[in-house]
This record gives sequence, structure tokens and C-alpha cells, in this order.
Amino acid sequence: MLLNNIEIKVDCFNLKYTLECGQCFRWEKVEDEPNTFIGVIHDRVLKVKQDGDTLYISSNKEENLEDVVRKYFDLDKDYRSIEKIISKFDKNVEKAVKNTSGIRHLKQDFFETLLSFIISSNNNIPRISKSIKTISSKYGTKVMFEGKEYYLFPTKEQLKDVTSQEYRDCGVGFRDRYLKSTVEDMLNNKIDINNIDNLSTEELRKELLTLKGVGPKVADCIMLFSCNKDDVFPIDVWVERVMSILYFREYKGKMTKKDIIEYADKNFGKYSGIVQQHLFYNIREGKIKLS
DNA sequence: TGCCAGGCCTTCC
DNA sequence: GGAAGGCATGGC
Repeated sequence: MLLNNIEIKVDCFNLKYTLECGQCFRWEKVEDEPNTFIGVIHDRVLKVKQDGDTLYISSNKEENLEDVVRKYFDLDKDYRSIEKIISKFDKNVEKAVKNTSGIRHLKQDFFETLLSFIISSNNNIPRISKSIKTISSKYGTKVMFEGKEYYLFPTKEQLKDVTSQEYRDCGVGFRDRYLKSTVEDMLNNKIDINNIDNLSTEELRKELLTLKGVGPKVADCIMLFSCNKDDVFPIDVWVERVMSILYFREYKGKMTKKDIIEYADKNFGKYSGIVQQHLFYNIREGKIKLS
């Protein structure tokens, strides 16, 4: 038993759904320990177990542990009320939320999320995770936890001299030059990360789209999973699929991304991102049937 | 073997 | 401004 174990009471929170719904890539399920995950976030390793309405947390770093966890898992937002509100949008959302209640949007590190979702484009989750793990172990800071080595995601300074070829050696494929270019831009403070909270969703999207490898989908994911912007609606192949089935059946697959965004803005509004995440997870896990 | 993956960039109209 | 093609790599 570690000295820095803490317990936190939670409501409307599902650890498994939150970590396995595709918004993060650095958590692993612990074998033989039910509902327990280990992940590297920000400046530390976390081991988190959920048992009912209690989280049991240990870490290699005690400093501000509860604050870090509360912020990372967005524990101070009232998701129970939000789920109640969005469940009234329509029967599809109601059913999806019922299936995957307790998904929360993480507040992940901006730089890590930026690079992770550049890597995610036209890629699959296992390979994305593998590439990020390789980059971290090559260039990030080593930390020890429970006798094992873990690596923090590298800072932009730690990636300063990494070449395109070296990124490619980490398995990122053609995205190598996007990473190189974006790291350079971040080193030159092209985006002021201290000012992100002061920007509107539109202002921030505009800035993100100036980075190589960041298109509309990746920009929306970054804003949703690291900037607390809940009013975005990232559209990937899965979301296109689920929207086609649930809301655009008469279009027979001919609807455009613009059609989908307009529908989300009009019907899901400032909760678009939360609705999106439930729909995404439902279709990907087969909880909504393809037909 | 061919298709797909949490798309984006470039080129060409 | 929109459409089409190319792109690394691993899993199935």
C-alpha cells in the first residue's frame, strides 16, 4: 500500500468508458485487477481503480494529486445534469447516453494531445498508441512507479532536434513532417498555450488549422479532449457512419460533413461534443447496429 | 491480396 | 471552393 493513496467520491463517472472511448492513448488496463488502469498524464503516472462511486488513486508523485486528478477527469463538472439535458434531445441520444453513461471529457495536456491527434489521422488506435509510446520512451523523461519504468510525454524542448526520419522511425509514417513542422511552430510560440482559455472555439480552431497536419477533425478533437471546448463535433468515419444511420438515412450516404455539422449545431448546440462522444463510442462498440 | 484505420496535403479545375 | 489522388504502416 502506497502512502499517497487517495480516494475520491464520484458521481456519473465511468472510468472504463472514459479511458476506452478513444480520446486518450496512454492508459492500459491492469491485468488481474478489476476496473483498474495505469496511465501517464502530464508530469506523473497514475494508477486508478473505480469501485462503485469511489476512485482509488496512487501515483509516483504526491504533490497536488487530488487537484490533478479532479482536473484531468473533469470531476467538478455536473455530468449528471448534462446527461439529463442531452437525453431529451431525441430517442437516439437518449439510448446512446443510457448505454455509455459516465463518459467524461478529459482535460489532457495540450501539446501531447496536439501531436497525438496529428498521428491519429488515417490511422488506427493500436498503432497510434504504439507510436506515442515509442516517442515518449525515446524522448520523454523517465519516471519510476511500482518498480517499473514509465516515460512522460516529451516537452517541445525535448523534441527540438528530432528529425522527420526519427519520427518516422517511431512508426508515424507519412505524418513525420507534420510533427516536425508543428513542433517547430510550437517552439516558436505560434500558438500561445497560456492564452487558449481566453479564445472562443472559432478563434482557437482558426489558430490550430494553421499547423501542418491539423485539419478540421483533428482540431476539434484537440479542443474537445484538452481545452474543455464542448461545442465542437469532430467528424470521422465512425461519426459519419452513425449520423448516416440515425439522422440522414434518406440521404443514402450522400450527406456532407457540412450537413452533419449544421445538424449538430442546431440540435445539440453547446453539448455537441458530449453527444458526439456517446454516439462515437456506441457505434464503435457495436451498441448501435449497422443496418 | 486488398481494404481499412478518430484525415490532411497538394494539385487541379 | 470543391473534387480527386497520394500517403506509411499494420491488422484483418
